[in-house]
Amino acid sequence: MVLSPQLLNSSSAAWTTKINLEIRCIYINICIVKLEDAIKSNKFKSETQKAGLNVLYTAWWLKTLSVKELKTFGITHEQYNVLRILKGKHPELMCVKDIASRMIEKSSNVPRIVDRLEIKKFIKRTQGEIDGRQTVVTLTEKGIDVLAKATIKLDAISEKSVAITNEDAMLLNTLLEKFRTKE
Amino acid sequence: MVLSPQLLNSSSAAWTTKINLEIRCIYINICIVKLEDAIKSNKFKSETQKAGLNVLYTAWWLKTLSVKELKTFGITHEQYNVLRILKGKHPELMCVKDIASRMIEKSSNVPRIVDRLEIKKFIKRTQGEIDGRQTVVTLTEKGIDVLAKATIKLDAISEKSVAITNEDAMLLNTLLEKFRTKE
DNA sequence: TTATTTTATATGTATATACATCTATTTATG
DNA sequence: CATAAATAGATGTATATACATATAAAATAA
Repeated sequence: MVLSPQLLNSSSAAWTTKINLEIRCIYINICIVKLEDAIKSNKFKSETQKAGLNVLYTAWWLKTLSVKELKTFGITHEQYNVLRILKGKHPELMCVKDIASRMIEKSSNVPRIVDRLEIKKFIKRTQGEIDGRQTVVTLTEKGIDVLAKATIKLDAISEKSVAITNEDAMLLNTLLEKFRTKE
Repeated sequence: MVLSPQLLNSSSAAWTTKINLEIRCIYINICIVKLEDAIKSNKFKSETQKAGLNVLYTAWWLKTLSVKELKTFGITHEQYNVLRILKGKHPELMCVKDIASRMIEKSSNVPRIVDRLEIKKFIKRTQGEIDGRQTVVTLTEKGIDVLAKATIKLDAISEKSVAITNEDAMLLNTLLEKFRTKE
């Protein structure tokens, strides 16, 4: 829409509506801020209920940011998490259970995530020597490489998109822990 | 494990270890508090990075609580969300796109969630009269009923499990909005 | 030592996410 | 009006979640 002199001098109601829509559009493109706007609702039972929805929405928002980046590396969010966990112990071997206990989403099906990482040659998997029930996993050079590159990209995205200060982040961490704690 | 007098009088290292494990177990059952314990990691690049992981973990924790409850009603978390959204406009009809725009997870595949709700007779679906492309949806009596019962149960769970005060919840909401906003 | 129980992992199923593509309408344009 | 473009939703695919069940190895008990 072009703001021609004729249009700017006009005073019709239709014109006003058009301008408002335009402003709203710019606002959405820069940053969706309010939960109310994100889920088109402002009827919350309590601040606590709203906080719950806000946590869920923020998690989705954050996950979506990284999913888009990781796609360029051919890995999913969960596959990235497993690579990151393996890196923490590298070059030590880790068993599947150990990886699972470090996952953010505890219900993740680690054996199958490991399946896919093995197909892409990002990890190597062997049967445990000490405990024959275990499957032990370690990063390959290719895995270390893709993890490093993806991590640089994700850090940049986080730097660009997450605007919170260090003090606010500390406070947020405290509040999230309070949120999860009864008594 | 029974704390017999003999055991209490014992001073072996093995005994000490056993008691520690027991205490740890009780602690986990009551409340997993710290992110460091939940994901067995305390190496964070920054408070902001930790906050990101903390948001993701808290969202998983919260979702898991409700998923367990909703299972007793035969619905999933996402199906519940669609029912809740429909309730907000009831008895008005809502089209699929309208529902999608109110979902917390924007990448939800609403047509397929609606499929499953229709099979269970919780919603009724018809083709739009004004716009033939639209599929319009409304709650059935059965849907209203299951939503009401599930909501009561979820509110009780939230009351029991989420310990944050009203003031802290308000602050948390502000911080999450800050987290999502770049300038 | 053998049988039982537990543990580590794999596998199966229903549903969801994330996204691409297809189809039927509707709206816009020549 | 006819054709092109846009829109709403359906459908397909790979991967994930959430959970149940199966299998094999290890630990424990009888």
